[in-house]
Amino acid sequence: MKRKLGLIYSKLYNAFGPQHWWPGDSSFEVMVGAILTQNTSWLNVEKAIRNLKKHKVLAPDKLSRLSSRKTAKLIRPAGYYNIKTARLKEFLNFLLLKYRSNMRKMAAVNTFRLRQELLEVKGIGPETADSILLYALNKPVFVVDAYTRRIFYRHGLINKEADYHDVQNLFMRYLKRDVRVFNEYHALLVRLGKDFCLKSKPKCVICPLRGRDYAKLYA
DNA sequence: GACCAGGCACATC
DNA sequence: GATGTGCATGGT
Repeated sequence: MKRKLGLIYSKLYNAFGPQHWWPGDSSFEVMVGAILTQNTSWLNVEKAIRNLKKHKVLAPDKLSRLSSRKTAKLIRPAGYYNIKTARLKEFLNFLLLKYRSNMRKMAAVNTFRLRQELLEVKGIGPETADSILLYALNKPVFVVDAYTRRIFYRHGLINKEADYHDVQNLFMRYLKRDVRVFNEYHALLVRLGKDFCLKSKPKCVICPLRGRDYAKLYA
């Protein structure tokens, strides 16, 4: 399995190149993006983040002071704007109370403990927590998402029942705990996942299937 | 006009 | 513990 994971990584990297994740100018921006992108296309999240920047409220203290109504209005393009406003507020509250909104202080905490803390915040589940740990705080944690599961299941590498942590353990057990690799690997899987729908793609990047057989794999 | 997107919490059985 | 449902916009 270790060899297989390495091989898939090489194939993805050779096919797509570096993905430069996570796009964002600050740790805080990445954290906000992680919450906003829940079940939402990144394109819509970008619009929401642009709004926050335009109104100069993309900072913990500013966003904390912004009313829910106003916050919801700004993040509207990202969808689920009421629920995400509440989730942002919960997260900001956590940031302020536990770390005085100091990212460095946060990054200094033991990864496992920090993960537990994040999961206790209402609105932050495993993927959002791990995205924050890996992409905002550079912690060696592998992020699993719907694409990862779908790709690995369809290539027969995991079974249908495998849950988030089963899949995460697979990567964490067999890969070197390297932030750069974890970062790139997940980004590449998302990239491949997005290619699913492109019927024009003649062949799979990570397996020998082509043409109709390839289309069937992703049907 | 249907279908989907880088989830999560909560209700119900 | 498993399964279903609400949340909402914008692109294809």
